[in-house]
Amino acid sequence: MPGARNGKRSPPRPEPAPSAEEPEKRRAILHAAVRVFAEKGYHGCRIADVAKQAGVAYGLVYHYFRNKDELLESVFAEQWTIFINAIRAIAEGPGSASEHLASICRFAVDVYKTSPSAVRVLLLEVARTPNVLRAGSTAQTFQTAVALVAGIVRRGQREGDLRGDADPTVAAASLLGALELTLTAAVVGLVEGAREEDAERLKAEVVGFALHGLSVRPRG
Amino acid sequence: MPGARNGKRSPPRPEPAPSAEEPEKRRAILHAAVRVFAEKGYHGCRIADVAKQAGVAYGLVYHYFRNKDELLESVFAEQWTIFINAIRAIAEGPGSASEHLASICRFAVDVYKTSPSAVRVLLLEVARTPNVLRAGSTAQTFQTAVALVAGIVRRGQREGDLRGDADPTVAAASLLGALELTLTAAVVGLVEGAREEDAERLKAEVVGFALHGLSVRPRG
Amino acid sequence: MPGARNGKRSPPRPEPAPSAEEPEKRRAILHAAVRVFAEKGYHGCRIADVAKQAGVAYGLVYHYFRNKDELLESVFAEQWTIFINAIRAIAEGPGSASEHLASICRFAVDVYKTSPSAVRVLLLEVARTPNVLRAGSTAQTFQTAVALVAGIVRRGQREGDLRGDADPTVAAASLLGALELTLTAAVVGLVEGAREEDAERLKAEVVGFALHGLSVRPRG
Amino acid sequence: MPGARNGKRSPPRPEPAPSAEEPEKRRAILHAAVRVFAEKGYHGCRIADVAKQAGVAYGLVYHYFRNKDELLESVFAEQWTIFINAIRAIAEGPGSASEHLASICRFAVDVYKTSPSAVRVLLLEVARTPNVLRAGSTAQTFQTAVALVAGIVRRGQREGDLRGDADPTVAAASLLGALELTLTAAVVGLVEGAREEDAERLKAEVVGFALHGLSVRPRG
DNA sequence: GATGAATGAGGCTTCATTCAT
DNA sequence: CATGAATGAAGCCTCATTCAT
Repeated sequence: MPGARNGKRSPPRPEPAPSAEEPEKRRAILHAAVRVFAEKGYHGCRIADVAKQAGVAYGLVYHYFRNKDELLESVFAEQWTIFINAIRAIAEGPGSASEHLASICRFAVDVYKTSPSAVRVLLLEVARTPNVLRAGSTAQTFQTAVALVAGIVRRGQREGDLRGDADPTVAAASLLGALELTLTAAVVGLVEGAREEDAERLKAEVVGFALHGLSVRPRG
Repeated sequence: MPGARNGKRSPPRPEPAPSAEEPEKRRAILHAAVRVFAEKGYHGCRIADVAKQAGVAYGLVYHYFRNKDELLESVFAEQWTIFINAIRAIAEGPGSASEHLASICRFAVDVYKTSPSAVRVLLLEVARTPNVLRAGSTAQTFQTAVALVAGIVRRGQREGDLRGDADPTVAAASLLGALELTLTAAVVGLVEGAREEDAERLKAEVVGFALHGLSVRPRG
Repeated sequence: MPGARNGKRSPPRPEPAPSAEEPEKRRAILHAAVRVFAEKGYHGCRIADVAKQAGVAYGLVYHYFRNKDELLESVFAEQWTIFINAIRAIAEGPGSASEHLASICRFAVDVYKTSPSAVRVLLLEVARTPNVLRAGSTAQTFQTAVALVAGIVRRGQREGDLRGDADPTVAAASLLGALELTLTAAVVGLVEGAREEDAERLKAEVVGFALHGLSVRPRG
Repeated sequence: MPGARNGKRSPPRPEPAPSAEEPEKRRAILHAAVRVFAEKGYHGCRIADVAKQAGVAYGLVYHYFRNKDELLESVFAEQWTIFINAIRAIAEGPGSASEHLASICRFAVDVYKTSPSAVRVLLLEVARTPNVLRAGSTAQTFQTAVALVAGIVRRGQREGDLRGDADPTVAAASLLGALELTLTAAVVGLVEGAREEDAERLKAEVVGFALHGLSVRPRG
């Protein structure tokens, strides 16, 4: 889950501080959960699988997490935190709003290239989980991401960089959605995206779509 | 799940022919499945819930469907069929590619307004389902939808209506993705979308995003 | 669990009406639960054991009872109902208060002779269960039993049959307690109580204790 | 768990000698076990709870006790030892058998007033424990208590103080049973017993019941 | 002695599926 | 067609016990 390295801008490593406190095995469990979760989805993800994948005993999962929901909530939170930190770092960095949006797209594709499972969790499982989860912190984190992107859009509109007649929130959702389904298509195999050059192409495509749309004619 | 009625174009009713054969209760079960499925997701959707929701006896579900997977596969198929038929009808109708894409967006938003649960199933459940399903006809149907939209894009490119440098498949995925997450945001409440005028605004926003992107500057 | 047949008075069969509604297997489960519960106590009583003992499938227990607590609560309720109905029948029958108390003692010993496990459940598990249960209907039923006996005592006091200076509630608790621990001693083997003549002796002993105490001297 | 201080006779402090050897934390664990055990019963009593209640580390419990059974067996033994020592001291002291029985009742009520949880353990948990325990020293200790009281009764019969036609063992069980359920009723709240004067009343009631029974008429 | 992380068997509960009526 | 009782495998969670530090 490295930062993007794409010749334009390289967002900082946005990993949550691996607090010296955090036990190694807790982290192992969390990582394992990401993989299993990504592969089987929320309900298909069995604690036994996670434990096995993490190489720890069944019971240890419950030493560190109250129950399955809390574990998966943690997975969500962590993944979103990484993504949100990246967005925030990008937003606070130099460059125009357009460039920021482009960087976000590139970052997402880069992360996908490195650890597709993380992206699957990040993008495919949101809002697809039982209400318990949706009611929790996950929903808020999701909204935070949208809000951050919307903030960038708003700034771009103020600075004359982006279309002023677009609703920032809808725009943010649209951009993230385009990103998501494109990556989904890659995950599913509809689109090539694994090789280095494919990834570069994907980035360009999504950025192009988000910034310029499909029409050849200027709006008006 | 009526066609859109939006002053521009009204796609035909794309419901699968309610073959005189189909028993009323089978249909009731299918409808109930859509609702429950949409509300609880694949694994959260219990046969008992569907039966209760449909107002039929437990065992009857197994009279009409071999098992849970087949039931949900049917739900998918039916929903996608409706959507695909609509896309196909639009694609075969008069108008430029741009107009077709716009119509597709409007149709989706209209359907969402009428039966959000159908949209949830349609859009949110695709990638979450166990592999059994993904390997089945569902995946193909999903790909069919993408392919149809990609076809429209391709035609638009030939006719000089749409940007020629865009990958049609990625473009199709992006458009559907933007559509999806915008509606998701509406479902989740991030964006207003329930009232008539909100729906109209959503349509315009998504269409604008898909056709013109966010940038004020023409690409070049 | 027949009525007593002891030459003095024969209380009516106080079984709860075997409502034509009640499924046979539900009853089988309940009976099995009594036995297993009595043998292993609340926590030692595994659902699997009950199911096996009842000769039904594991899951059927959950068809008829929401969960383990509800099952055991039902066991309690049923047992207490039987006992309370007997007490009530005795209390409403002819005879002095002293005779009623004696009948209650005899009834208890008789039931014990017939189905010791029922008595174990009835007497040994009360107030020894997790708070969930104690908070439930069980506690109230227990109090009902005490109250009924206290009522008999009160009447005896009015009619000059029983000591007027005794607190009816404490007296009722004492009587039931003497009954309980005597039967417990029988259950545990401290006291002979299985054979017919042993049972008769037990009855006489307890009745004697409850009515006349141990002292040779009249209280003064 | 002090001796009774009730104006009539004050049994000696029957605590087991706190051998200078016994580590302070071992004692803390034992005391904590009494409380937790009393509150939750055998199976509801988790080692973790005991450790927390005692304010010691999880593993330390296993440093002092081989396993859960041994811990609880120790609790039982200690509690019974206290009670049995008290009975023995009373039995060996001066006074008639009637007075001895009365003293035992008063002692029990006094202990209850001071530490209800100890009484709960003492009285309520005997017959509920898994067979392992019942087979162990606990059962014997319980029988010892009954035997001691029965011995007092026997002496009273020899000395013409108590009814000669009563079975000493049944009488002992009855007396202890009356005591138990009366205190249970107090624990459960059916009867007032917390205040000083309530306790005094309880004592008088139970003693009256045990010695004179409920009947106004002399037996015969 | 003292700590608490680590282990894993055991029990409760759910729910897809079958089947007799 | 329709019903719902019956089945049992599968997964979550607890908690006694061990062990390295």
